[in-house]
Amino acid sequence: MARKASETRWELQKDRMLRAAARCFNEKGYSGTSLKDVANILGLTDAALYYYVRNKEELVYLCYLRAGEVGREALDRAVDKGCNGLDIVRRYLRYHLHAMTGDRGPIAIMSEIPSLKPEHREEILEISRHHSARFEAILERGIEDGSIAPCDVRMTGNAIMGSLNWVPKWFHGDAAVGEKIVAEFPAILSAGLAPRVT
Amino acid sequence: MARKASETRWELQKDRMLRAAARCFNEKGYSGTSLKDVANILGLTDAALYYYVRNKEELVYLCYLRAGEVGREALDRAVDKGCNGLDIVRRYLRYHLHAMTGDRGPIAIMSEIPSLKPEHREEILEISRHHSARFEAILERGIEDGSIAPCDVRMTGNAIMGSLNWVPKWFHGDAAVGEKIVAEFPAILSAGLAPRVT
DNA sequence: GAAAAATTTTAATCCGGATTAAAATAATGC
DNA sequence: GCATTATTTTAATCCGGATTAAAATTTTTC
Repeated sequence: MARKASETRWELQKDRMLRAAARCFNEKGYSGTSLKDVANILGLTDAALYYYVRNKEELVYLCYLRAGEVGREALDRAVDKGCNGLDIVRRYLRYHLHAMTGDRGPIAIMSEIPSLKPEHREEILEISRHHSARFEAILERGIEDGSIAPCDVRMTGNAIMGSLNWVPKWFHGDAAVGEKIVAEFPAILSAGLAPRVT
Repeated sequence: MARKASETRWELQKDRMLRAAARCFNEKGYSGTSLKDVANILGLTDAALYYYVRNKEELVYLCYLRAGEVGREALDRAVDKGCNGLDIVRRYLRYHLHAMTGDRGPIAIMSEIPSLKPEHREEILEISRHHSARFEAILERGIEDGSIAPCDVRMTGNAIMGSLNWVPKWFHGDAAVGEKIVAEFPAILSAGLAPRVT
C-alpha cells in the first residue's frame, strides 16, 4: 500500500503518464488521442513521453497491463475475504469499482487490443482470459455452495464483466457519481444471482 | 421489413460496406482498421469506398447511426408488444440482441464518438442519450406497475446497457454463440429487476 | 449495339501525428 | 560550485494511410 514512498521520480511520473493516457484513451478514443494530448495533461511536450516509453503502442500496452493488475488485485482481495461464492462476487465488484472510480483510476478500457503488437496482444489476451476464467470459477463455486442459483457461468460472467468494462466509458471522474457506482453497481449486477426463495 | 426489394444497387452496396466497416471496427479497433481492410472484405479497392462515403469519419458516423437505428427499432417493438415494464425490458433485450447477433449485425460499438466531427458527434450523442432516457422511463414504468422492484433507474439502466454495448466486443459472428446470447442474456440481465416475493 | 451513366481502379499526392537526434535545462552527488 | 546524471525541449524527419483526380471498366438505357 504505502510502498509508493520508495518509488523514484521516474516511476511516479510514468504512473502519472499512464493515468493521463488512460483518461485520454477512454474519453477521446485511441486514434483520437495524440501523444501531445497526453503530454499536455502532464504539462510536458509530446517528445518527453519517449523518455518513459518506447512508443505509443507500448503506452497502450502498459495501460492495459495496469488495468489487468487492478482487476486481479480486486479479485484476489475478494477471494481472500469472501465467505461464499456470492459474497466473493459482490466484494470483487465493489473492490474493482472502487479502484476504477477512485485513486487507482482512470482505468483504460481494453478497446484496442487488436492494435497491440503480437507479443503484447497475446499477453493481454491471456491476462484477460485468465481473469474471466477465475470469475467464472467463482460463479461455479457459488452454485456449489448454494449462494448462487444454477446458471450458465460463461454467459453470466460475460454479462457482468461487460457491464463493468463499460463503466469507464461513461464515468469521467465525478466523485459523487463514483461513490454512487460503488454503492449501487455490486447489488444491481449481482441481484439476479441469488437463488429465489422456494 | 421487405422494403429491401426496391433498394438500388448503390444502397445495397453501401449497406454491405457499413457492415464490413462495423465488423472491422469491432474486431480491429478504429485506428487498427484502414479503409483497405474494409474494402478487402467487399472485394474492392480502398479508393472505391469514396464513391459511397465522403471520408472515414463519415463511415464511422454512418455505422453509429445504423447502430442507433437498430436499438431504436428494438425498443419500439418492445414497447409496442410488451405488457408491463419488466416485459418490455426483456423483449427489448431479446429483440436488440437478436438483431445484433443476427442478420442486422454486426453492429458497431460506439467507442469512437469523440473522433466524430462536432455535428455528427452531437447527433450521435443525442440519439444515445435519448435511447438511454427511454430505457430508464421503461424501468420507471415497471416500478409503477409493480413488475420491477424500486431501484436507481439511472444506475440500473447504465448497468444493463453497458453489458449490452459490450457484446459486440466478444461476439464475432458464431451463430451458435449468437443464439445462446439471445436465449440467455435477457434473463440474466433482468433477473435482478423483479421484486422479491414477500 | 452505341451512347450515357454508374462504378471501380490506377497512380499520385498529401498530411498529421509518431518518432528521432541533438541541444538545452534541471536535479543531484560530492 | 562543479561535474555528472536525469529530464525536457527544439527542430527536424519520416511514414502510412487518407484522400484525390483522372482513366478504365462495367452496367444501363434506348
